[in-house]
Amino acid sequence: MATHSQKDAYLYKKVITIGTVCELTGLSERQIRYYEKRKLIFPERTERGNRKYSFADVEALMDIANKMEDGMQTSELRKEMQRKEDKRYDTKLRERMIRGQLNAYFNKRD
Amino acid sequence: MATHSQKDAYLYKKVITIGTVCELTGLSERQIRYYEKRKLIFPERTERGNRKYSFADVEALMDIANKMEDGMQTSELRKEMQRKEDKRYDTKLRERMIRGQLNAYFNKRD
DNA sequence: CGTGTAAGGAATTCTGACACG
DNA sequence: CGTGTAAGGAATTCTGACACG
Repeated sequence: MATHSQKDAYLYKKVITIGTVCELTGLSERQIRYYEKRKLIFPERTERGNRKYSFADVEALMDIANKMEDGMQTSELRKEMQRKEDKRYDTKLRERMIRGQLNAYFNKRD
Repeated sequence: MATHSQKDAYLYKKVITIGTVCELTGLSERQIRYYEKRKLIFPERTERGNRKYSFADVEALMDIANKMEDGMQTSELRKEMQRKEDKRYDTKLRERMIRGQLNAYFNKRD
């Protein structure tokens, strides 16, 4: 993942088991697995198949929990996520284009 | 623990099970439990008794592993740790005394 | 739609001990 | 001293399903 810096190393490392995530978030295993099925979180798996979560996942789950309490549905949350991803992609693309323009102007290579 | 700042939150949070620590450090469960008995690391426990480690613990274990490879004994490692703790304490004490002197001079309260 | 639960199996972790050295 | 291992039990996690709504 080239999406985050070195400093965030521990934020994205998937090392937490589902039981601990339950304690951290107050959610049930059932809920956590369901949000995964609805593509709101993406834990990794051990060889055997046990889920492993990152602190970023825990933060995401707390956000999800709040919005679910407010009556939002998983499908809406999914769309919201998708929009944010699209925006991130747009920004990156725009930056790339500007860089390209500059390099062309100055006759450089990237 | 007032020993570390808010930014370190994820570094000191005890959320990792021993199996994951094994993968992260390359050490065996036996070794990790032994270093605990020798007071080199201090995992927390779940209600049931399962050990939980922090990323800081993992870093410490990697350091321990290196020094054990170099032939150092756990007793020496323990002393080394103790010395560092003492030094930290000295520093804090000195800071406190200086602050006290200044406050006295300016007739303030802390 | 979102979540609870009982079911059964497989992997995880724990402790205390024997072993070698 | 530091670490491997077999032993037996208890808790963890997994999946698919029935349930309610």
